Amino acid sequence: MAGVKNSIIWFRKGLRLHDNPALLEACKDAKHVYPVFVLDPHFLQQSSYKVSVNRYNFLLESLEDLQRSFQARGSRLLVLRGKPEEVFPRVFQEWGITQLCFEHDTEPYAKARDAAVRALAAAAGVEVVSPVSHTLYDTDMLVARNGGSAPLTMQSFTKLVDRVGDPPAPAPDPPAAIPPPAEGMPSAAPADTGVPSWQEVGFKEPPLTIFKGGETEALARLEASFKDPKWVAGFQKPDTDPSAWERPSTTVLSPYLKFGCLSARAFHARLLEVYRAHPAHSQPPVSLRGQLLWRELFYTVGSTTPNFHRMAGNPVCKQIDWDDNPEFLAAWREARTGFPWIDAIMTQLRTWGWMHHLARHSVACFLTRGDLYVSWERGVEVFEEHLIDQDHYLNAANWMWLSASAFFSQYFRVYSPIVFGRKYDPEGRFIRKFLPVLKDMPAKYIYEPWNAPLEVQRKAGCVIGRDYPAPIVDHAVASKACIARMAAAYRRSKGEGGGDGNDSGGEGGSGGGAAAGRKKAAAAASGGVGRGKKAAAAAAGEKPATGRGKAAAIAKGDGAASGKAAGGGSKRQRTLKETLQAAASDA
DNA sequence: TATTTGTTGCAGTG
DNA sequence: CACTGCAACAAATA
Repeated sequence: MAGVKNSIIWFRKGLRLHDNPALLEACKDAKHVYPVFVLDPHFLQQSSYKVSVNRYNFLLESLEDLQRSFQARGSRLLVLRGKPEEVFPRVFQEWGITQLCFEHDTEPYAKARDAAVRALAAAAGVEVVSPVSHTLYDTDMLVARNGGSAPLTMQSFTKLVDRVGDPPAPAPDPPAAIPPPAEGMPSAAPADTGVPSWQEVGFKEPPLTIFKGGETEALARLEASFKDPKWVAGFQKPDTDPSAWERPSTTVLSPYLKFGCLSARAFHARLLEVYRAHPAHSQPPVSLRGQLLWRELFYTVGSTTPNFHRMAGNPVCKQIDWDDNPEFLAAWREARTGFPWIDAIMTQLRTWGWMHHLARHSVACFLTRGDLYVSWERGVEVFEEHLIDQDHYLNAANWMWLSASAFFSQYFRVYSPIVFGRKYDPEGRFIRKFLPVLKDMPAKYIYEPWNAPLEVQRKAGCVIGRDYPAPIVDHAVASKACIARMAAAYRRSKGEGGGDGNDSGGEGGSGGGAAAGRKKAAAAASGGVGRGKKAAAAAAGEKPATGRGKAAAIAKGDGAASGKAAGGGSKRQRTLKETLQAAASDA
């Protein structure tokens, strides 16, 4: 069909040709298609937004891959320099553009940027088409289907998507030939629109990550994982090994999902295929599909919550009295806490820009509620700079989770910076890899080298305090203190009843105490039987159930106290969901 | 209202 | 390896 329009496909995320509905729309009936990426100074080191060379180069590699893909289809990618709001009015006019297509993006910066560009397009008489393809679903639709507010738990989210049904199928591949930009357009001059190198962008140090950007690499990585369908079907996230680095125990598809080199929908569709062939497959939240649902949940909550990346003014975030401790923060950031497991992970972050999910848990818990009691917001900033898979909503959500500020509240479950890693890697291979100064430390001491006799330290060529720092805290002491401070912060937040100024009346801390007393009594009522599976099964006369729960039946059976003691708890705390709804309706 | 459940804690016991 | 105590949270469920 003869082309009748000149269109721009504006790449931002979604750096791929597969499952790209915006690209298909741009190609439809087009005379000239202009594939554009704008190197926005907002995302450069020089601006307030910090980005490591690892992630920036991952972006550049992804653009080079896109460039090759367009060249193979008789076109080329145009990398334009400048702010989108300044670039587009110029090229709209110069290229005679009638349509602008880009993938919908729900991040705060993107929303503002896209609103500005939409206004400029409208002023120039340019039609805008902006389909959803970064997430599985249109997250606004999910919110609407959930009654106007985002779900806040995986359980409720899973129910919601079950009700909504499978996400849309991936879009078909683009045509084998794409009408190229017109000849002789100054702003599209090949000499000025190539993909720059990291040096040209202004970085001084080379990227060190082992992961290469681009759609081609993403699809190859996906295929590599799916070569073993049994592994895919049986995947359970909590069972994967955070210390595996030669062959990571997870897919490492996150950076490709972040930049959209891989379509979440394409990934999801492949998973459903495998699941059909393996009916006994694992389930959300621990399955591979569950990982995509976590991403979806956090995009959904994040995009509807004000100040999601901060504590203040964030209605889902517990307000906690974190310490401002620049020394602790610097030691953590610079991998010199004196805990080899923590410092090795932080070194992996700074060199590779990627760590296993549970490794992130270790260092995040350590920085915040576990040991250092530094705000999760500082952790967000460090991860935001270094992670190649840094993703605005996921980063904030996971930090809130680990710091027990939102989504997760069992703050007394603290990761040990010594024993957690040792469970997976008793020889300390991971530590030896990323902290070579400890490579000759005997396995017995490698997670706590300060306990090695001086003679052993000398022999290993690593004397604590000289070659490697002494631990900055005593974990046993620090974690106890942190738990106590978390308990106090939780009590305060109960007393304040939600903190949006519209609270349902508080009794200033005493409510928390009463509640704690009630719980204690309830625990006592279970008569020390606890939550054991065997005891529960014996009582119920059945095989062990999944949970800790049935002990309660025993408690009832032996006539122990009814768990009603220490009353006074009639006042009910406002739930997170209610707080969020109130915040949403205020807005 | 009471009880159970929640992607991923640890130390101690038998 | 299974279980319990630790000290005890918030949401979902019954």
